[in-house]
Amino acid sequence: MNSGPDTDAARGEPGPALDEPSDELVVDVFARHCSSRAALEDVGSKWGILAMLALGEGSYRFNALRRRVEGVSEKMLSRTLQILERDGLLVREVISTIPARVEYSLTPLGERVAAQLRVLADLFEASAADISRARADFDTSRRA
Amino acid sequence: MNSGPDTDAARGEPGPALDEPSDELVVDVFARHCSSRAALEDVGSKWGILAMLALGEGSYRFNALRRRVEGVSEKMLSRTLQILERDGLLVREVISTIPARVEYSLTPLGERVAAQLRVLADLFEASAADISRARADFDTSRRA
DNA sequence: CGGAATCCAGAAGGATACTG
DNA sequence: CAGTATCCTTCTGGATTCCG
Repeated sequence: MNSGPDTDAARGEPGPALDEPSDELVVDVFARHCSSRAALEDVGSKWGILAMLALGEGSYRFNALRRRVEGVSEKMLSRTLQILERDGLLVREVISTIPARVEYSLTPLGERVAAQLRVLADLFEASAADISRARADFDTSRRA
Repeated sequence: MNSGPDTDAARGEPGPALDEPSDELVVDVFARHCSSRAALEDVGSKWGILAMLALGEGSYRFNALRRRVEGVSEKMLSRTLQILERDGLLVREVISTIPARVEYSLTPLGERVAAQLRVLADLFEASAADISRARADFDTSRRA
């Protein structure tokens, strides 16, 4: 599948520096230091997917979003939203009323990502029964 | 954006039992005890996405897959593959040669999931530059 | 209301060694 | 080759408290 020998040098990196994030922009999700891989991990994180899916339905205020995403704590929702904002997937708008309100909504890029996640989520929801059965089968056949 | 008041009762759940995994199959990724949400987390995990993407390219043997997914340890790849197999997304086939070989390939469901992940990955790869810039902007404006 | 700060248990994850 | 086992470190994530 992948050509070349097993050595580390087969990756094509000239220098010995494996951990320094080079200046050139690598665009390959399989590469360690690729912003697309990092963003993929941010979105794919435990709460990232659900936050994006929820915002795909429209704008939400913090606590409304917290209720929509069942089980998320304030801290994790807050952290997740910051990360997604940093990646340019959503925008945080402070509405200076008293008490203050904060609206979260997707950017154009975020909308496109959320749309794809929706397709993925639909796929899983449609297969929920299959997955449950596969798990049950796996667990029983393994106990034997 | 979401109708209804802000109370917790707005979720429509009748009983107080929020943590007992009921017998009936819930099909809503936002619900805590939904197998589709769980599977979504399995796939979305750090190595799950990359493993699925790689296998979307075709079958891989363990170490070939390990080389394809840059940075994964033996332990985590092994664990990830077990989880994905349990969800019915891939199959593990032992070829009894000496030394033994093990081929991993996607199930029909896995193929469909991988195809969607590919679309998502392409989206991120195409936006890698935007994301990098968004991050840089966010980080600098935050330091000020 | 919308967080940030702190504490803490448990899970994730890496390195290494060993097995079939 | 394809893992498993062990140890150890880091990170995740929940509960709680406090602030503007």
